[in-house]
Amino acid sequence: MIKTDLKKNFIFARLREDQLDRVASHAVQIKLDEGEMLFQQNDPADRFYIVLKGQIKLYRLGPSGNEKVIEIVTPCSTFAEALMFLDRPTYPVGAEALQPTELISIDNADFARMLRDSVDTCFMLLGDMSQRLRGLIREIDDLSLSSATCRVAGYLLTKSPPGDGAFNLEAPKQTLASRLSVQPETFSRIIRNLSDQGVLAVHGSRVEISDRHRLEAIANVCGLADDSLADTFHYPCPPARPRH
Amino acid sequence: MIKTDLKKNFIFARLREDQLDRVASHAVQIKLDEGEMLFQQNDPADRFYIVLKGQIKLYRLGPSGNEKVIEIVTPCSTFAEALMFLDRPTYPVGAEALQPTELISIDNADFARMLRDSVDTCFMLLGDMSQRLRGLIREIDDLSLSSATCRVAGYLLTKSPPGDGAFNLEAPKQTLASRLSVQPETFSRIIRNLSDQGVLAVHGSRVEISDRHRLEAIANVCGLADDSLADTFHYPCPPARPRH
DNA sequence: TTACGGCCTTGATATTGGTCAAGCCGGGGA
DNA sequence: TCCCCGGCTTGACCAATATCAAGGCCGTAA
Repeated sequence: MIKTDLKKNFIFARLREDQLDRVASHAVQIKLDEGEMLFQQNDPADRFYIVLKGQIKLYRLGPSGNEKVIEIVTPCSTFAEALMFLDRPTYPVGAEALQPTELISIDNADFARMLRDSVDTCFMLLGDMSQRLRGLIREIDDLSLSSATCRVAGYLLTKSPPGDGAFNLEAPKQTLASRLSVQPETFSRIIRNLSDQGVLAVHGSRVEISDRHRLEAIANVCGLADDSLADTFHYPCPPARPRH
Repeated sequence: MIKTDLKKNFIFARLREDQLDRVASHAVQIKLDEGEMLFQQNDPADRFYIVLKGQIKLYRLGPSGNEKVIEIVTPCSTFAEALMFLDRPTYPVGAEALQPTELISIDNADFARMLRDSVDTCFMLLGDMSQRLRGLIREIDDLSLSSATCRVAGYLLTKSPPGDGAFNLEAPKQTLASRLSVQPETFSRIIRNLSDQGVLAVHGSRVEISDRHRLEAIANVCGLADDSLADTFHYPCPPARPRH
């Protein structure tokens, strides 16, 4: 049931039933296989998306074919909705499934029309976009004030559950490396260093943090104070999270 | 007359007279001397601003006191309006005048109340914020896919008027260097290189581009295609631009 | 089982850009 | 006029990270 799925994202959560019906009636369900592409960078953008299951990788391509992962979108998050208000919008990133993925796609024009009679939802969207802006600014100073090691340390911290938690990396190491703007080799070496220092242990995609304090210290050496690198584009699922 | 000044920014341009009156009645004019601070990073943010004359530098501070300029705001642009929709907003950057500067400050709560009966303006704001998002994404891949030289080359291109134009740097070189995330020394050396190659000539703050094609080539080696680094936060003044 | 192919790791080496230190240049004030 | 100071430039050096090349580890398919 599309309506139920939509409500998982807070943007839709407060819509009246009739508004929701309207949006849902034009919404389209999409299933992607692993590696399948949803759209390419620079495609005209007339729809936006909400992820239900799986993962979507958003990335930019340089002229020489090099790719930089901007974000890994997980279930219950929307993406590309911010483009709706541009003149002749095109996707500034490409989108590709990292796993078999289900999403709902919503027509921009349609959604915009509906928005017109819900200032409340406008305000939610504005809040949503503010947060993304704040996240991107964080990202920028991570890139300019932080070293690669700090970025990796910070990333691992935000992904590790509280407690002495072990967890699985959310994507292949190559992908994470790109997300963090380091080469795969460097990523590998950084992990190695941290292991050698006894801060954590990694086997395959399994990470165990043995000395969280130390890791926090490392993350903060160069980075900004506290929650740097917190999920820029991510609104966590209300209930339990589907995980592989 | 505050209303006239407000209209210079497109966000206010479409407001009805009564709305404009309302906003203007609570707006405050501010004059800053060179070097004077408007607000500091992490101050609670209950107002936003529009620059009338001069320049405002927005920057982030690292723990070790190092500062990274995020943006140089020029006349007719607003800033910090995107924070209005956050829960308990604080400025993610500090703001300081680079020159004697005049601005208008507007109360967030007040503006938000007025917004409630202007879906049109909501939409403008949404558009505004979309652009900023796009700009920041550009910024991020400039930082991660581009070398310092490319960033400088790209920057100079966007600032140079069409034609074979010469122009003045908009701020002290230190400041620009920080804006572009390089050290002043490196900035200096990059300029030197470009001069040696005969691509441009710089005397003081005066820049003359002698070989625009070459410069474009250099900017594009690593950077994304076309208009990378286009003014993230900048909406140009409708008529002639006040320039030093 | 073996062979292939991805992904990851490791080492050696090259580059980029940052850091430190010194000197230069130009403007404003005595 | 001279001096001083801040901003800029230059050089020497160093650290971080990318790049190149090779090899290891699995999982899958023949």
